[in-house]
Amino acid sequence: MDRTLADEAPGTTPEAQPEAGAGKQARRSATMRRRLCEAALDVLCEVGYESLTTPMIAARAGVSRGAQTHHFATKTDMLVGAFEHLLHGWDEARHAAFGGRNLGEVPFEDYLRFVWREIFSKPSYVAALELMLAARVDKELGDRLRRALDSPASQRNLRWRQLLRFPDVQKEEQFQYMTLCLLRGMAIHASFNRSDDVNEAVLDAWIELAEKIIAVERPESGVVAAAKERRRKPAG
Amino acid sequence: MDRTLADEAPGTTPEAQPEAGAGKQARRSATMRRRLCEAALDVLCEVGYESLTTPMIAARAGVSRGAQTHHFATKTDMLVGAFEHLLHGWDEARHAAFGGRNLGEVPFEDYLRFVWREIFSKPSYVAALELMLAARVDKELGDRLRRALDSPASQRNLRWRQLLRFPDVQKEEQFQYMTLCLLRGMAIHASFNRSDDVNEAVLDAWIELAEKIIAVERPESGVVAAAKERRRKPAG
DNA sequence: AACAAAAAACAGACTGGACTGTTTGTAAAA
DNA sequence: TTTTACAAACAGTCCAGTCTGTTTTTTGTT
Repeated sequence: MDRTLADEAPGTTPEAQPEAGAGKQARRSATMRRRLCEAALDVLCEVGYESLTTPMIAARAGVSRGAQTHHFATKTDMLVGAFEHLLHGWDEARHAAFGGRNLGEVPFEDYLRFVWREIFSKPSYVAALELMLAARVDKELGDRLRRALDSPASQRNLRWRQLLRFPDVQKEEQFQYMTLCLLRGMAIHASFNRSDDVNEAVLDAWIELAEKIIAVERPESGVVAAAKERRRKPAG
Repeated sequence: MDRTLADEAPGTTPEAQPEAGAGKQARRSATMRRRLCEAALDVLCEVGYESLTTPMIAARAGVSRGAQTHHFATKTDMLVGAFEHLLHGWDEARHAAFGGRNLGEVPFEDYLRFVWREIFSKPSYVAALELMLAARVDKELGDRLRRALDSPASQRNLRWRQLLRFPDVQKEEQFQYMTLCLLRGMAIHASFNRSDDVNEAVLDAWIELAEKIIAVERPESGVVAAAKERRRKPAG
């Protein structure tokens, strides 16, 4: 995951361009931005928000400082870019796992395990948390992160609407929020205590609890039993 | 909360010493350390971990850089000191609220609301989270923070043992851990989204859920009913 | 009890390094 | 030829850790 996405690596001979002509600049620019965002995320994961520097990002991306500052004028620009890139990656992971499937057909358990495995348990999520905590004292960063999260958050609401289908939307959002908080806390714990062993059990416990709640909030027949049956064959 | 704790403020005339003689140095030192830790926490809350500097701390404490480096040779020393100070503050808050009372007599609801109000919802908790996240990439800081948390964590286990009294200790620890994760996630949400409004409702919901779990795990008669009764008169 | 020597508390300057944002310069594309 | 992409150096700032110097306690000795 280093050079694979650099279809326009610096130093490439002019002849090697697969498709020249109009839009070349735009493509080059987009590629470079992506590379920088990815590098920024890598650096953020490796050294943390506190010691992250823009020169590090340029070096990690294998480009000059000039290129970096050209695409992201300030450090905040760079961080917001990295954050958006991360959000985009989550979308892709979700698409890879569930495609266009209606989440109403997806068992809660499967979806929860997916978000834990592919999002919250990753180091990049902890990196995102670092940004969010840093946003507490950096108003500009905070505003921009919140803006970046604006649309994804409302889309998430829609997905959970599909997933849970509580008649009481307020209870549904509360349940969603509780789950989010729990996963966040688990992510921190896994990061700080360097052991993920308890989390699987907690995930199980929450699923069990959640299915009871779902059964109460969404009085359709046999939800719990069906879910318990499905537990034997996790979705691929 | 600035000069009140400085019984030995720099510049005090030598005659004003309330108690001279043996142990004076030790007291002076302890006071200075406390002042520095408090200043470090203040700074951490105000500017965040990333922009916190040791000169800031010295300035905030109203002492020279020399004094600061004398008591805390490295930045990590200072941060660990601040962290321990925070933990100590939590102990004091708990003692102020419950004294030496056996937590078996305290309703879960009261205790949960207490830890949320006095610990997790405070800015200083978010500051602590910043340290814990920074510890991910700073091995020394991490090791020392974990060591500092060692004894407090096991004491917490004992308290929750008293509080919950589940026959199944494993389930109890899982429940404790789940609650901790939830509160952590809520703290982050309150910090990032700058709105605490949902959290009260979530706290209510968790309490309701928790009391059901408690009733199941600890089959004593009338626990839920008693707890529901007590909800009208919160403990002072 | 007095006093000298050692140790601790504190003050402030210095050093070496590194970072952010800017600016000037060059090559490629529009 | 005008704009965009990239390169590299510069300027100003500031920090962590160290070191030297001063004052205040403590300790050991008589």
